[in-house]
Amino acid sequence: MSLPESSPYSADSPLERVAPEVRTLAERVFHQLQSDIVRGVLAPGSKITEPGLSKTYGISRGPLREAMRRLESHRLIERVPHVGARVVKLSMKELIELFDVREALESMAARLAAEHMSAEEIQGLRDVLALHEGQADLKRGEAYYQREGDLDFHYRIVQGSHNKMLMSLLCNDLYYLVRLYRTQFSASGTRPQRAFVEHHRIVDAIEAGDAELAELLMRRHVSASRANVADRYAAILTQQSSSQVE
Amino acid sequence: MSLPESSPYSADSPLERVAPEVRTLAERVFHQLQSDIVRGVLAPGSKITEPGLSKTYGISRGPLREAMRRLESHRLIERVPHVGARVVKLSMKELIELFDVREALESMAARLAAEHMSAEEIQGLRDVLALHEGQADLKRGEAYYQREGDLDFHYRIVQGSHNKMLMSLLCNDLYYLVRLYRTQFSASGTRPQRAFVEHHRIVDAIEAGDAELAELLMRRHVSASRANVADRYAAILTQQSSSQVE
DNA sequence: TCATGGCAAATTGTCGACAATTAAAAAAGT
DNA sequence: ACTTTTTTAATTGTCGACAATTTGCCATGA
Repeated sequence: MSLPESSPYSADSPLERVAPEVRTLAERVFHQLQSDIVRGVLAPGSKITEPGLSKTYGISRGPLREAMRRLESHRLIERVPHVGARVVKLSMKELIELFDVREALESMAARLAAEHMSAEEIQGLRDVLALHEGQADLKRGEAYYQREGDLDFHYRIVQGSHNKMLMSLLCNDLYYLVRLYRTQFSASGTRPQRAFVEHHRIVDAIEAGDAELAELLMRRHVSASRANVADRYAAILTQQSSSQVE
Repeated sequence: MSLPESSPYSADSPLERVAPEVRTLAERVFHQLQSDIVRGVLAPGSKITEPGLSKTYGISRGPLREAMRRLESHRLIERVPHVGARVVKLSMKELIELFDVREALESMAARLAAEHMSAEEIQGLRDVLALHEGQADLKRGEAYYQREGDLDFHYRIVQGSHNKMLMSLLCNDLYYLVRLYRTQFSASGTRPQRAFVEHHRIVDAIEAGDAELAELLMRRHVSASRANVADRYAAILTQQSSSQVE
């Protein structure tokens, strides 16, 4: 009878499948805002005002404030009492800090995954990698990071840790931030291919049940990713300062 | 021109100094509720209703909902749409998961602390330990964990990491949960004394700038703490099931 | 010209009322 | 006596209006 009124979340995107809670208006506008921020529709650092959003999304300020409060706890916006809210804008230092935390948590996730993942889950991981292999754009070294592919891989490993606290921290609190900046600082040069190889090595270690190796490889993998992002960030900074006159 | 976001932190209670933002009603009731949950005034698992709290705290449901949403994001209550909210109640598995995450994050914090802590900060750490040494109850092996003392030590090390993301995760997201269960599963036997010794060793490593050792020792320290809590939890469970008739 | 003070517009914080949904209690049927 | 249906009470979700606070503007003065 009552079909769930429109599920505006395309199931094709692997990240959206975690978020089917469309029971209330506040939930819906939360996911909408989250998507808009991550996709860059709302630019980092831009100020967002309650009456403005209330009008654009066609809802009252009540649910909107609830959505904004959730966005704040997920670190996607920053609020100051009686002043207002603006979309988060990570400095290079903060971005590196984020990767440092990821390194600690994801290496732990890889270790636990090697210990706890079932055969089906490991097969799912293999499928993800096989899917990536078939994508032509990987060879051109462009889009591996720009799609959900990379995060989907990390997602599955975190899920495989079977540690709910870890899953919550990484998938709910940190990955949207990562995703937000992944668009800007996508991998360059030979990094995508190397990342792809590293993914394979990690799965090998997990399949072999070698927890220590999986942890080590994941730590290196995230660390390399951080170095790459740091380089890109620095490059963009110098590029901006050189063309500052314009 | 842009001043860093003012640090109006009253230094009286070591934990409360992070939370004096009493600008709005919602903030105030949030801290009140947080305190009530952590201190056990609101029992774990008990259902909390909006009209009820609205009455007891003498405010309308608007700010209250905002406070509850914040509590939810801090994992202190769990909400189900259209149904209600109840105070979180960690299973033994979840409690162990929490300690596993702590182990990963705090060992990282110790490493960073050994690399970045200033002489003043290290002196502050020493002062904390000296303060603990003077407390008579430590020798009786009772209250070390039950006070803010232990967490204050960990707090300072996390602060010493100079990683804001890490500080936010540990101090805002996880420590209130830890504090909630610390009351129930306080350390027993010789654990307090040993924990005290471990704290000293960690500070020694930090002072020596030995990041690797600091990381290792902190990992062991949290791990030992987890084992202790697990034992206590199991003991309480068997005790409960034996006197189940009553 | 610049600093200082007050003024006004906009934005955020708070409230009470109404609508939608859920859970439990009562009633009916087998 | 038990299950199913209906009703009813309570709780949550949403809304619009009002109060409190901030910020930018403008006038006034040195």
